[in-house]
Parts: sequence; C-alpha cells; structure tokens
Amino acid sequence: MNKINRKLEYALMALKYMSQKMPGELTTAKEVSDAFHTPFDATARVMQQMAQKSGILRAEYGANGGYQITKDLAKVSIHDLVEVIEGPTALVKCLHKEAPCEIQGTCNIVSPITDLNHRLTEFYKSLSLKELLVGRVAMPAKKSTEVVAHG
Amino acid sequence: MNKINRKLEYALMALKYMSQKMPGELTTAKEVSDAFHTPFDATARVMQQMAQKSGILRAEYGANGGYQITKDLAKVSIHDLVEVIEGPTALVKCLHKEAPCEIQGTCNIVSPITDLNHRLTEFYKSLSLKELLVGRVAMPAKKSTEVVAHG
DNA sequence: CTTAAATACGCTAAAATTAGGCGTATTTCA
DNA sequence: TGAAATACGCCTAATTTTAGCGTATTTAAG
Repeated sequence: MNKINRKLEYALMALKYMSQKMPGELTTAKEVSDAFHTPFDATARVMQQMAQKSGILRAEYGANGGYQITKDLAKVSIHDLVEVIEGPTALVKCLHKEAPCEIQGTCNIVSPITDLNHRLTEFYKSLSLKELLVGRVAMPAKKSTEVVAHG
Repeated sequence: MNKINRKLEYALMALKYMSQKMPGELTTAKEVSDAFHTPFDATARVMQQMAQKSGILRAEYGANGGYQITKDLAKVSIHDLVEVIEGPTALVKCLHKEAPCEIQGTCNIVSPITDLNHRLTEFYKSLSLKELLVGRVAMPAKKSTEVVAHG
C-alpha cells in the first residue's frame, strides 16, 4: 500500500527540475535523464504523458525541441498528476472497473473501502505540486545544494 | 500508488466480521474464509499476524480455539494495522531501508517525498479502525443487508 | 492416548504488476 | 538530407504479490 512507482518519481523529478528553469526555457527528456541518471525511455514517457494527457507540459517538436511547464503548479494537485501517470485511481479495482471480484456479494467492506478511498482522494486533491515540490521555503535562486528536510 | 493488497482486505474483513460478534466470542480463520470465500491460508495468516505482531487479537489454541478482538478498535489506527500486515511503511524504500537506490546523490525529490510520506502517515494515523469499519452510523444490530455508501 | 481441529510458520510456485528497452514514425532545425 | 527531438506500440525481464503445501504445536473430546 502507498508505494510510489518509478514513473511518478521521474515525473516529480522532471517537474521539480523544470520548475527551477527560466520561464520559456525548454527542457529535453535527455537532459532530465542525464541529470538524474534515470532511464531515458521511462523518463521521456512520463514527460510525454504530462504533455499529452494533461496540459501540465507543452511539447515542442524537432531539433531544439523540448518541454515547458504551462500550468501553474499551484493549481495542479498530486491527484491530478497521479491520474495522468497511472490512469484512474482506486484503492481497489472493484471501485471503478466493472470488477470481476470473485468475492463480491459476500464482501463486507465495500462501504469502508469506498469511504477510505474518498478520503484519500480528497487528501491528494488538496495537495498541490507547487506545495509539494517547491515547499514552504522560497526558492533558493541558486540551483545547487539541495537541502534535505527530514532524512 | 495507493492500492490495497489482499492481505489488508482480509484483515479488514475479519476485523469487521469479528467486531459484530458478542464480546468474548471466538472466531476461527476457517469461519472467516468460509464467510467471505477468501483463501484459507492467507486469511489465517493475517489473523495470526494481528495476534502475534500486535495485540489487536488474542489467539486461543487447540480445538474450539479461535481469535478474539482484544484492543479497542477506536484506539487502533489504519496506520497501525498496515504496519502489522506489511511491516514498516514508506512511499519509497530509501526512506527507511538502507537504500541501494541507484540514483541517490542526484535525486532532487528526497525532501518532497519525505514530506509527503510524513503527511500520509499522519493521515493514516488519524483514522481509527472503528471509524473506518463501524462508521458514523450506529451498528444496525442485524447482520444482514450491508448498505454501500457511494457506489 | 489417540484423533481431530485449531493456531503458527517456513518454503515454494504461480500469477500479476512494474520497469526497462527496442524499433519506428513524425517533426523540425541546420 | 541528416541529426535531434517528441510520440508510441510492443516485447521481455525483474520484482512483487498471491496462493498453496507441509509440518509442528496446542488443546478438547472420545
């Protein structure tokens, strides 16, 4: 439960990286995968998804192309990002797929799970990417020496 | 991200089922796996874990044995239960394992992930099993016709 | 004292999910 | 025309999840 997968990590890395660039400046997938030593294909894919499935990024084609943040990260929630990367969210498949759950009918926790799912979704909707990635601290202007908070 | 696994489902089913019994009455793993058509071994295992790793349940050995809820579910959080079933929690391994994360050093989201992990943990700590399983509505006294909340 | 029913738990195999990589098409700049 | 970039379908490997088997231990009942 509650484990972040690689794609989401790569997306967050890319977004944080891009958020520290000058407005209008482009960032390529290769640039990100080089900077963080992440696999190129997977990195490129999540950036494509953020551009394609959502308007978080804008893609510019061809040589000298790349991506650019186009949405205000304060207005994009973690829930939004997760749905872009992973598709529709649910604690349990049966909540929004026509679920071939073999124990349906006898299951006694549909209501609790539905409730928990709702609360979790609200939690993730309430947290913006800006709040998460930029944090309460003002951006340090210099791009170096990231300070780790708790660990 | 945020998917509930089978073990946790079985644990929640068992707990809800047991919470509707008379105080002092025992429940066997077989009884639960029969009631919900869940695999016996897996069902038995989570009940063992709840008895062994935590004091949520008490086990009585031998024929006529079984389990019994011994903790006030209002005082056991979802976070507690998850840690009993899955062990230490973290959004990402590197947060509490000596992490052989290959990109450590270049990773720029340790701080955001740590922060999110903390918020999530607080969220799960704030929600008790009683609130989740019994809900705001008073127990219906009759054990039948479970009402589904949202869908 | 033997059998049956229950908990306790290590081990292994199957199934499902995740992660990564390959190939190719398309776009654009030089 | 070639190089560099996005776009994306498909396939394979790795990891995780899930289930089941076997066996030991405890206790009630006959």
